[in-house]
Amino acid sequence: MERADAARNRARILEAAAALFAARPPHEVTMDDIAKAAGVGRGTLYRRYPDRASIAVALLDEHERELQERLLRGDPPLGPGAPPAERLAAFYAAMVRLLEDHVHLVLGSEVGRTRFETGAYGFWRAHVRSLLVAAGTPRPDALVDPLLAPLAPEVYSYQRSDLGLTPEQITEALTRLTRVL
Amino acid sequence: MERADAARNRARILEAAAALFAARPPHEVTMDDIAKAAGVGRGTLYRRYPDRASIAVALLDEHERELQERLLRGDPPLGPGAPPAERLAAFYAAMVRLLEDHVHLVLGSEVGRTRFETGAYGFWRAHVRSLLVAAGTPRPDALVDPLLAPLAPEVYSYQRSDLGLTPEQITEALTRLTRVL
DNA sequence: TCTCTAAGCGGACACTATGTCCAGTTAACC
DNA sequence: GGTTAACTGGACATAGTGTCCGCTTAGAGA
Repeated sequence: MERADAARNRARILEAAAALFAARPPHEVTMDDIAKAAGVGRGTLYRRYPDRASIAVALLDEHERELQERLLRGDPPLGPGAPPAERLAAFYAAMVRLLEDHVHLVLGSEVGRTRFETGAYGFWRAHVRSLLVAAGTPRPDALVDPLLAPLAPEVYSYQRSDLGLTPEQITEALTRLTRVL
Repeated sequence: MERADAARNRARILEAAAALFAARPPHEVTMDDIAKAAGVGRGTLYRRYPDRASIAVALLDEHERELQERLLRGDPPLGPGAPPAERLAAFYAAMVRLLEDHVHLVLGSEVGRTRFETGAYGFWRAHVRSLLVAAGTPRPDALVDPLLAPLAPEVYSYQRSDLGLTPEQITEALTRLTRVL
């Protein structure tokens, strides 16, 4: 079990990191910045979090778990009970909301390839795959990742910030993707 | 116009970089490696290419331009003449081939967000958008990037290397995406 | 309350990569 | 052959990473 000072420092680190990630692009936040802002030494920081990504993951964890819970046991159309295409659309809408609220964190935790290595991606993948199977889609395995690709944080932030699209417009477009089921 | 020694060094740099990118993941190739392998100094390297990405772009350029030419003026279904959905499928197939041959270069040139800043992305985007318009798809702007997202090099290499999918399986899945038109 | 010890702490250090700079070199035009 | 502007390459300054280790302290047991 965790010592009191350790717990205090963990909280400080997460709080400081959240503030920094909110203030500027995550790749511009250094481990040193976080340590300084949290008032702890480098060694203390590295003891728990070997890199920026693991801190962002820790910060995201709570929100992602809540959504995962709703996918598994929540009300339809997000949870079980609705037709697969509707559930997929609801999933897209929920992910857009998650991205809207926390893109900076997702960008911090998933840089390029690492996206696929996070536990969360595995969960989203399994969920969408099960929807494809439920819809009777043939050869679902090659279709899952293309359907998840538009949810990459880089794509979302490009559509939002560079193109100026609204979350609603993005959700609507993703809903049209569910036609492939 | 370029001096003879400058041209010789440019050729050396590109050749050396191509070999290094083929041999290991691009982010493990340092500018120093490239300079050493090409037998030139750091200053010479940086004079022309400010970073890894610009070298990879230069190496890719030729292949991408050829595909762009075929999209604009080639035979259908890739070029003009075929129905939009078929042209999109042909585009997907061509991009899969391009990725299959040069993922390592695309991975080198496009890290996360920078993907959207390259000239090539703008071209692919304009092309797919025009197909959506030709198909009479309403509000095409929000749909373009989701349709291009599966072609991100990270997604492709995940499907190929981690999932073990074949280029044919990937192409087939992308073809099914054209149903949204 | 005191002692003991293992967990925790934090800053110094070594290392790696980046990007710049400038004194010397050389191609190419006259 | 002389002149000049472009080119060269390595030294340097900078910045970030990750590790290491002597010191500190929380908290359990006597």
